[in-house]
Amino acid sequence: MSRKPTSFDIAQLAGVSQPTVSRALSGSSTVSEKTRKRIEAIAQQLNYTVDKNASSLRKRETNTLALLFYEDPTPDETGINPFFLSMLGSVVRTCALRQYDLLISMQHMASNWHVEFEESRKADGIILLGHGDFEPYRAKLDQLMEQGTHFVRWGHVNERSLGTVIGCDNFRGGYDATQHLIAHGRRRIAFLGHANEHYPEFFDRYRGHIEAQRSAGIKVVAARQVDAIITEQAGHDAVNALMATGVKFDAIFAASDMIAIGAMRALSEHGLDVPNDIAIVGFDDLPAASMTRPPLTTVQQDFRRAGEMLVDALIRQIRNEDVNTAALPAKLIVRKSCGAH
Amino acid sequence: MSRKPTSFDIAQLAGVSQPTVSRALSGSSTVSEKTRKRIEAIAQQLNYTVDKNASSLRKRETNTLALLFYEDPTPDETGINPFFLSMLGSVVRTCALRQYDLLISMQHMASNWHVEFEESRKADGIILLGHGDFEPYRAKLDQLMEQGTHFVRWGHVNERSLGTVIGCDNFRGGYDATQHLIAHGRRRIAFLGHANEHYPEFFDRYRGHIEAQRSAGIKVVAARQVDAIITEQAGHDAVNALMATGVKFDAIFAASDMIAIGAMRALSEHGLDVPNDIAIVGFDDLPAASMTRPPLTTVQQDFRRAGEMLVDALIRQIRNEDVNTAALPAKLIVRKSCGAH
DNA sequence: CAGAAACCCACATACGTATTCAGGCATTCA
DNA sequence: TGAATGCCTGAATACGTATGTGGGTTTCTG
Repeated sequence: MSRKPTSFDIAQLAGVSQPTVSRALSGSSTVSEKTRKRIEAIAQQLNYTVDKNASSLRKRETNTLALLFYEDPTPDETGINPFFLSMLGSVVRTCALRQYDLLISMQHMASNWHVEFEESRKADGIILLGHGDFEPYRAKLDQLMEQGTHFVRWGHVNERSLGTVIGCDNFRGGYDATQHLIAHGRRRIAFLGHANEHYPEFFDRYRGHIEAQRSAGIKVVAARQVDAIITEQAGHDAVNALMATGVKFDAIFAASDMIAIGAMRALSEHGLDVPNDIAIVGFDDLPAASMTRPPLTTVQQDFRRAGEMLVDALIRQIRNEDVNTAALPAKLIVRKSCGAH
Repeated sequence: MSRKPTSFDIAQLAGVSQPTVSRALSGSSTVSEKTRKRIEAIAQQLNYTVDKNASSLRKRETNTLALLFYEDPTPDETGINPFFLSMLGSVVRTCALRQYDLLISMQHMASNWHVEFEESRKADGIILLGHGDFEPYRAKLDQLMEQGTHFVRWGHVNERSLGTVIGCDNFRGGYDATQHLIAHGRRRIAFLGHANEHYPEFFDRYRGHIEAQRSAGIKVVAARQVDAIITEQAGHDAVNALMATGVKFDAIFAASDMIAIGAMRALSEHGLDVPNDIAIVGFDDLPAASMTRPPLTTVQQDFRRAGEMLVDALIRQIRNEDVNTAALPAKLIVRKSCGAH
């Protein structure tokens, strides 16, 4: 088990100089076909691979992307938001196709990982996956913009967004979900999830939800909205909170599938039947959504496409090509929990 | 937006030499407290960060671990085995605590990613997460051993294992699951999952399953074992295959929760009630297991602990410290699907 | 007060690659 | 045949950091 071979070793064996080896293996056209073949054969035989540190140092680019799970709520929680987890597969695979390596981290707001990261030249750009829109977060984004870091993020898409954002048409998704419930005879629809500007995606879903009711001439009752973050427990608690208020409801639109699943558990504990007593629609179309009993009707976000778009947008940005902020369509997936036949 | 500052820039501003800056920032004791403070202040002010490529090149270590999802079956499938996905959070977090970066990839057998990887000096070691035990896989492991690559893998633990393995006590888990079903009056227990040496983990669960029956004096009927890979669809198909044979069964031990969930779907389609007609126990304790109706009784693998152990074992190996192959305990989690009261 | 020890720091250099520049050789054309 | 043109290749160098070595100054000790 000797030393790892370098381009000098190859050069010596091939009877050429080191630069020629570098050129040959990187496909430069200024090397004759014959010597290239020879060099490639020797490289193959020695199991030579380019030292990426040296290469990156010299080229000043790493061919690596970084993915940051930007979790806010519970720093000691090892769980990653399942929707992001679903997206991960697609991101990993797209990176592989594009010949990029992928570096992953998970930090909370307090850290300045993302600031140090591109600076330390371990990656050419960053994909941010996180929730919420709070001041410390905005400040970090400003800093990233300022230092010229390449980054894209998944989130709320609008014209004033900072940097490049890929997201989903949350308003339309919320509208469709609620309209579907209305079309099947529900009139007292509760909304489970935060509905303020700090949670822009939930807020858009909420606005779509309100708009659908307004279009149908339904009076919106404020008490039917209950705050909830994106966890099963929050959904469970939200239903209990809702029932404690005594307000009547015959359907629930949950801002995420996790919330919906928690809500179903709580409803079941109260002896209520889904969908007969309470119809319910979720959001995300997590893998778990089709496994609940009854299977959950939900709004699908195409996380496969999302992962591709995030990666490709970031790569375009790194290459200084035009990148557009974009919203993917949201698609209602009708299963059983909504009571549609 | 000028050039990224280097240690030379800091040195010039501080009126010292570049090596002194390097030593000061890396906490060497040969730098006086006073100049260290001065250097740190300037570095802070310029937002200086060490160039990791240069550093890694010089130090010949990257402070980075690589995680490889080694998926065999469907190359075009973006989905990652949910159990591994659950482990990921723990791995990511542990890496952060240990001050290591984490690089992620997903390849199928054909690739020689892992061989090139450590060679190219992007990581100091590799964590392998994958299934199956086939010749090409063993060959890759041999190659890794031979070239002295540091790696650990999640999988089947036994004395002949190649390299360091962290796994779960699959035999005991299988034994406990089946014994539990027997204790609640079931006698005709089907096993859903591959039961041969190419799937060592499933095979151990199967052997535990058989042993539990033998201990209870139950005759084992071969037809009650049906092959299935670790997907929901496979579980669904397996139940159909089982019923097509006409063999009677009053319980199912599924080699994974995904299989169990698919099985429950199929049973439901056949109008069978869980647990009254058929009791069922899964394996893994995925997040989804508690969300099914009825909630799934299953054997828990502690993926939180697993992630920690994988990372720590790899780091120890990189430091040339002793590392032991280890099996984590498997713990039966009783919910509703098994019919226990 | 001389010598030794301790303490700081600068100089030189290596890590392995990619790229600029210049030059050698063969080919072609006048 | 001499010069011009192309085609390959080698020499030199930079990327930014970490570390072995040696020299200078201060402090301590007898």
